[in-house]
Amino acid sequence: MFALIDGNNFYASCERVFQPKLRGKPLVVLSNNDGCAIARSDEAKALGVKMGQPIHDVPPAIRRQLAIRSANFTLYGDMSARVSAILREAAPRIEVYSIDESFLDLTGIGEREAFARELRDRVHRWTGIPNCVGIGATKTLAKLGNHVAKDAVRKPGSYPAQLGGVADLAALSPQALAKVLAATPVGELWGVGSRWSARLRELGIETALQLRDAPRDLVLQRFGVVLARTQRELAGDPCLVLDEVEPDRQQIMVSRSFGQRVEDHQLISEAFATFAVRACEKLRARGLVTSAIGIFANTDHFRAELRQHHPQRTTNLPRATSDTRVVLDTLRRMQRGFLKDGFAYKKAGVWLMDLGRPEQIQPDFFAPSVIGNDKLMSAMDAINRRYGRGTVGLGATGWRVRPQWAMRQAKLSPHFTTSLRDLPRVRC
DNA sequence: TCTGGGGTCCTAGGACCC
DNA sequence: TCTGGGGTCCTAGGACCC
Repeated sequence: MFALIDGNNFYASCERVFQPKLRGKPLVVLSNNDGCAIARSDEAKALGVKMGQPIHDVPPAIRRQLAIRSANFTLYGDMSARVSAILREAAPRIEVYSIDESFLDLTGIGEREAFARELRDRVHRWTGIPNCVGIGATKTLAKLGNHVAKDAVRKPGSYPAQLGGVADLAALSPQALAKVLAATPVGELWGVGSRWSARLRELGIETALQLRDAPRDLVLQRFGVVLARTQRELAGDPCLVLDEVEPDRQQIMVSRSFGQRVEDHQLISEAFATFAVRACEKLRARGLVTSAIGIFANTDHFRAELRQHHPQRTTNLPRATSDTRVVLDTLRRMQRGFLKDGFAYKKAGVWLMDLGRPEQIQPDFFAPSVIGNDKLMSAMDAINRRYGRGTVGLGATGWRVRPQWAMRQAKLSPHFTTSLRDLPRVRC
């Protein structure tokens, strides 16, 4: 038996915790570079702002009514950690599925609904993040339950009873569950995206109920094992387990769109270095080493009239490393002849591949299998953790206060929970 | 003028092995 | 007339997730 607990409009709710004036207002959080809406309060949804919609596509009359914030992932990540800490204390087995969602194993818990409601209240009281809980015999059904619970909060009466943000599908009769499934368009299910839902509709499968009851060999044959699993999960047959331990990453990517188009190769090379430094920090935080490096750059593909170039290059390292200097050195060689003159670049990125645990790397008889200076890197990481990111670094990043490629973040709120300078002030 | 970032898994086909 | 069987690895493309 699974529960899924999910923060409502998570990023928007994080902003509201420390900015009470945003409560009750239509609020939109934008993607990096202040591009698209990636979170919307209920009020903003009611105004018709769509998920992923470029903010400049929102009609000015609507836009004027919106409170807008730039993405503040430092804040959201920290709030997320607070929520998971509460969940971990409450439930013996938990899988943190994303920044705003966790699955819980409810096996052995008798009063499921009471438990869920208590947990939901506690998370809200202790963190300020409103949330909903869905319960089901499988992960897919728990996800659907969460969906139902959110609907029930928004539109009371749409679900058998007003359940205060908790929906236990496992407590429903088969007929009542069928009713819920019949009311769910197939595209709203976890694991069914826009492509598959279009293809399913062509086959006359429009609701979750129709998918559950469709011929299994048809689903397997036309869509493969992934959708076949979803189908079985809908029928209450668990195919997905609780993944308590997060598996090691296979790759780490750091990429950004630039705040403006950039032609200067030196500046872009500094951007590459900056991204590589960040990627290596993430790598070390996970205790991994990398054996391959990739870089890419893109011109502005939204401007078809401009000359386009999107080069990409990968290199294998002779020895695995987590030392930023080794990566930067490789990066410098990879960049020879990489960019072309006369092109204006809009986005670039670095990714680290073939990641592994240093102790699991196949050793070399004649040379160390992992190279770099761990102590130096640990010291740098410790200083930056203690005194803030970028306190010590490497010259290749250009060390500029506000480089030309820096992303736009015009409406960034303070780092309320992670920076002493940004601590909220209380006046009385 | 403006249009995000970061991941995973599955499948099919080709190369290659014994 | 005959022309095996079984396997791994790699890559590209396509789907999904938040």
